[in-house]
Amino acid sequence: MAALYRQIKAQLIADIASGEVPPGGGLPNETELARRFNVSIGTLRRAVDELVAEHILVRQQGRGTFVGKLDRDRFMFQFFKIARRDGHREFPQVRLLSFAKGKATPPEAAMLGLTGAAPVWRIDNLLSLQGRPVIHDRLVLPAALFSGLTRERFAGRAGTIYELYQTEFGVTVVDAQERVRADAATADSARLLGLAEGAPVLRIERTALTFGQQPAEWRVSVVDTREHDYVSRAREGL
Amino acid sequence: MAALYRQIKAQLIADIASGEVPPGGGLPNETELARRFNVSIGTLRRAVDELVAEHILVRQQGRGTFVGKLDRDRFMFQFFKIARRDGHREFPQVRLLSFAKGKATPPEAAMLGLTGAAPVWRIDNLLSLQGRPVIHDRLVLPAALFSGLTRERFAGRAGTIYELYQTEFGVTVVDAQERVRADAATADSARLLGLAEGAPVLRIERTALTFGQQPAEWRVSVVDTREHDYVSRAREGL
DNA sequence: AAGTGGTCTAGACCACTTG
DNA sequence: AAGTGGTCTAGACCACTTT
Repeated sequence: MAALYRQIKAQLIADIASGEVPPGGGLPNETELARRFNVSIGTLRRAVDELVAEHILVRQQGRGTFVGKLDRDRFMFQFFKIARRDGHREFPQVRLLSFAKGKATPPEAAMLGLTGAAPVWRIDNLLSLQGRPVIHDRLVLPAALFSGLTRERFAGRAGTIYELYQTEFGVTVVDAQERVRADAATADSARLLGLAEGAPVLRIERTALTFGQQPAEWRVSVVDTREHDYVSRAREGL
Repeated sequence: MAALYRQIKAQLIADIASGEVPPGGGLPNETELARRFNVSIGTLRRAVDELVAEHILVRQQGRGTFVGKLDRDRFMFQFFKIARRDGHREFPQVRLLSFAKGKATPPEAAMLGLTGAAPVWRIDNLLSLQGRPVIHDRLVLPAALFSGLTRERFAGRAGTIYELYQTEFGVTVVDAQERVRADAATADSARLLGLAEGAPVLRIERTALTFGQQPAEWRVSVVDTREHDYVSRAREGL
């Protein structure tokens, strides 16, 4: 028998995932929510506490509780881990290199939890920091989650890529697993990043997850780490 | 005016840092602690909740609350991020290569927050997974925090290195910042790891922190990522 | 002034571990 | 059976934001 506050939390997640409460939108106040769920305000708060810790909800004293938007600030804070050697961090400038539909290769299907050769979008981007290309990204998206995606909609997005997923397709990225290793630059990456072929580069494979641990994006980033680092912290939240 | 539960938390941290409550040792029960601090049990629990979230305390229902030991399980969970490509994780076998005292170089002093050429210990280890060397570690410790350290005490430790810091010197590592980049293997590292000189390797610089964000160790790890990855998660705790 | 989240209280009862 | 932490209640009052 699951704890009450876990059930409340699950219901809140369901309401967000279904789009009933839109990103950026406000929830009813806590007294009202507690009444609606028929629990004490302490129990309601405990459910919301966990969602705030997971950055899914954001509380603002005196204003209300809101669904966290995947805007630049949050993307930089939670998902973008590249920083200049001296610690400087900035939002990257993104240039679209290619956009195509295809069938998932076996490794792609494995990383995205797809069966067989399911349709996927493949998108290549070149990310620049201070005007110089530093990261070469290859995104692979399950087409089933992003039906109606076009090159124009992707390139014409207003905010971050994850914000596009969230507001246009109802796909909210809540977590990501990353595997990092050193690799020798391929001819392609070397050309894009201004490196010699075979030069050491960082290779990051990220699986972005939406609610229920469902994979929503598989991303391979090749990073020129001559001037930049991948930064991580043992204790992230809190 | 800080919140009450924050004050309780600070007091609990002080009691742990001073060694009044030893690692692995149990705290008084919650009713007793609440009485002692003159707060309600809810407030006391909130302070403990945060310390549990930070892995400093561990609760066991029906048994009590204990100071978290930096044993193998916790080290693997919180600080050791290298895993085999297939996901397999194991505790590394550590071989001591060298152990020496010296004066901090400027970069070392900067990373450890030391002034001038303060005395430091420098320790080199070779870490093996499944019997094959994979990681070359250089540890730099402020000698002021580890007075009485000897090669014998270091090499003769029973558990993990962080457990030695904790139980023998009262230095509890609670967090770490890591910067990761790709680099070309030096002649030394290449020889130790069985690589060609100049082969791409992962270079991890870790500053381990004790209470109050004080640096306790600076560690540079050179990793052969032909068969292994550095694994990270966007949402670590919870 | 009204409405929101933030802190704190003083209990009750449940779930789990140990003797 | 006794002792521990885990959940839940039904309030009170404080701090902050907006009108």
